[in-house]
Order: sequence, then C-alpha cells, then structure tokens
Amino acid sequence: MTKPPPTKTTRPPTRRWHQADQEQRRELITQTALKLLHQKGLPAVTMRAVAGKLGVGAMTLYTYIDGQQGLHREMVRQGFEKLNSGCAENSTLGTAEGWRGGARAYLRFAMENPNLYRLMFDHFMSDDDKDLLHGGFQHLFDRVKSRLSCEGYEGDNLDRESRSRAGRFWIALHGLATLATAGRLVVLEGGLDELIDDLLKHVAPDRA
Amino acid sequence: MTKPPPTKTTRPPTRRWHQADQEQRRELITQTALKLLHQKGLPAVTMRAVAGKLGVGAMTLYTYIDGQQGLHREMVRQGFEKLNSGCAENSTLGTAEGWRGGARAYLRFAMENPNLYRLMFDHFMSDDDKDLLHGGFQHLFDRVKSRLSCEGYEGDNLDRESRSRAGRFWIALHGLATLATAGRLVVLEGGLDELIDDLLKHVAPDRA
DNA sequence: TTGCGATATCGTACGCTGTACGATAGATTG
DNA sequence: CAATCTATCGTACAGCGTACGATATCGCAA
Repeated sequence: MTKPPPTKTTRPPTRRWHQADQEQRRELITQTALKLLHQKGLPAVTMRAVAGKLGVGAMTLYTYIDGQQGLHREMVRQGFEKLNSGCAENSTLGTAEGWRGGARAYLRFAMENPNLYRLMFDHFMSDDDKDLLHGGFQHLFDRVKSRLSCEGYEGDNLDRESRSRAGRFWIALHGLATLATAGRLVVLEGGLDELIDDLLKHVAPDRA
Repeated sequence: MTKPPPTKTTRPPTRRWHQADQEQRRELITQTALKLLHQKGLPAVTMRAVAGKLGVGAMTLYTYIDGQQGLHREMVRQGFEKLNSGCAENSTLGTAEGWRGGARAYLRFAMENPNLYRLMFDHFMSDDDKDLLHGGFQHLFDRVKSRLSCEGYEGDNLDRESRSRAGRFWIALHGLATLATAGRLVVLEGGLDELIDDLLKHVAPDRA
C-alpha cells in the first residue's frame, strides 16, 4: 500500500480499427460526425459522442483530426464537394431547364442537410478552404459566361454581365436556402418549387 | 473546529443594482449581452461573463431571464426591432429611391451587427417570436401591395404578385446579408453598393 | 421601533464540454 | 528475442449552463 501512483489506473490501448489506411480512418470519423450532425444537430456532435459511436476513446480522434475545428472543417469540405457535384450533375446544359435543375439540386441539398448547410456557411474558412467555395461559383460563372458569349456579349461587358448574373443567381439561391432551412419561409405560403420558378423567371442568368 | 458544515461557506447576498424597475434590469442585462456579442462573438456571451460585466453573481441573471435561451431570445427581439425600425425609417416612400433606402438600411444593420444578425436567423423562434419577423415582412408586403394597386393590379392577382415581389426582394436581401456577414462575397469583387443597385434593378418590387 | 415573512442574491455542486499530458500495450524493426 | 516506436486512451483541468439551498436584506404589520 505504499503506492499512491501519480495516476490511479491506466488501462491498455487496444487496436480497434478495422480500416487499413489512415485516410480511410479520417473519412470514417467524418462520416460518423456527419451522421450525428444530420440526426441530432450540431450541439450533439461532440468529440466524445463521435468517438463513442466508433467504439474508440475520445483522444484517439486527435491522431487523425485537428480537434473540433478540424472536424468541422472536414465536414464542411465534404458538404461543399457534395453540393458542387450535385449541382453540376443536375445542370448539364446552359438552357433554362439546366438552371432549374441546378437550382433544384442546390435547394434539395440544403433542405436535406440543413444542419450541414448552416455549418458550411457559419464555419470560418481559411483561404485554402475557400477554394471549395470559389470552385462552385467559378463553375456557375463559366456557364453563364459561355451562355452570354453566345448571345453577343464580349470583352469587359461579357465579364461584368456574367459576374452580375451569376452573382444574383447565387445570392437568391443562398437566401432562399438559408431562409428555408431556418424555417423562416412560413410567410411565403407557396411551395418551394413555385418559389424556385419565380426566382428563375426574375433572376435566372438568361431570359432576365 | 467541530464544524464541517454541509456547505463550506455561504456568503451574503448584497443588493448591487442601481436600477429601480425589474424591466430596466432585464434591459440592462440584454444590453450588456449585446455588447459582448458584438465585441467578442457568440461563444463569449456566457452567463458568467455577462454577470461578471454587471458585477453580479451568475445565478442572479436567472431572476430576470429564463436562462441562456431566454437571453438569446431577448437579444434576438432587440435585433428585429432595431432592424425593422431602421428599415422603416429609411424607406419612407414607395419609390425606387425608397426601396434603395430600405435595402441599404437592411444591409447596413447586418454588416454592423454581423454576430447579432446570424443569431437572429439561427435562433429557434417560438410562434410568438415569429410575429417580429412577420411584422417586418408584413410591412414590406403592404408597401408593395399599395404600390402595385396603383399600377392596376387587383384582387387575387394583386395579392399573388405582391407576395412574389416582396418575397424576391427579401430573399435577395437576406442572401446578400448572410453572404456578406460570413465574408463569402470575395468572389464578387464589386462593392456592396453596386451589388445593391444591381439587385434593385432586377428584383426590386417595382420596375422589375 | 420591533419583529417577521417574503424575496433577491449567489456559493456550491453536478454533469457536461474540449483537450493537454503521459502511461502503456501492441506493432515494428534489428 | 530485444529494443524502439507509436497509436491508444485514462486522467485531469478549466470552463460551460444551471439546480439547489442558505442567507442578508427589504417591506410591512403590530
């Protein structure tokens, strides 16, 4: 009994992972966090909860991820990738129908992942991270530009007009998305599809 | 030394307030919280911090406010009142210049109180609270309606068209506000005023 | 003036959070 | 087989919201 050790008890570390790659483990952590975020909201996404769902000690996460901020960053990255690819897939053409498809995909993503969408735009982004956002907007911008160049715009006019129209389109989509996910659209009694159509008629990059 | 009391020490409660009315004290608490929110962001608005700034024990706040949620609710209320009154003051007419004034006031509030603006739209609102939001939108809606009725709209058409235009206007403003306060507008290099003018030209309730 | 009941104040304690530190068991290498 | 490296995670600490209860002070009746 002459041993009051500096720490009471220290239990063994046992390898519990079933994935080989370090990258895969980070991915698994992120997916688990995303599931939790979707089901219970951001406050439920605690280090302990995520680790617990993986059957792993909380501190283990720090081997793969840079703390809570890093976890958020990883979720945000996934979010933007899914949002961007979803929009790109559903707006294959530069036609009016194409804009509608892209807009619907954007709104669908926001409505199906409200917590993630909010996190994506609340989370502080480093300059590196911002490339993700730039990427999505750049894609939209290029589409508008090529469309307008077919309509006779060129040079500075083409650039300015493209930026203006793409910007309006994105601003309107984002406004609608944030209001809808926050449940603030009760004041507008119409369904979401009607709202999209309405916005398209007035702020869509072509036929404005 | 025969006294190990159930609680070690219990120090005296001393009246420290200098305000008479209960309402004034709640107001003082809210203002202190708002100052903290503005200066250091939402995570810094803790019960202990607010109470500390007032030179008061943390639990004292609970006499006047229903916990942290209640504190947030109070801040959100203040925010909407300021936002609504600011917009109303700056859009005195139903003219194009009026819309511009209202839009500018809206954006100015968001840019000057980014943390509060985010809280206002993140905070869960009970049905009672929503009247604040409804109030602001209703004001806008009525303005648009009276304007359109002068242009010959009437009946169902008047109602539908007014809702549509007021909705588009608000959605665009909110989209711009959230993107601007989140620092996500770098992709649009123009100044805020140009963006407002651009939006007004295309989504303003009249001349659309 | 005195006494007493009501009330506002707040110290303490509990269960949470993120995470720094360090001990250890298992894997890896010679 | 022995030595080293490393992933794991128990413990601990500060800070959070807040439930509870002790108490100093206030308002009011006698």
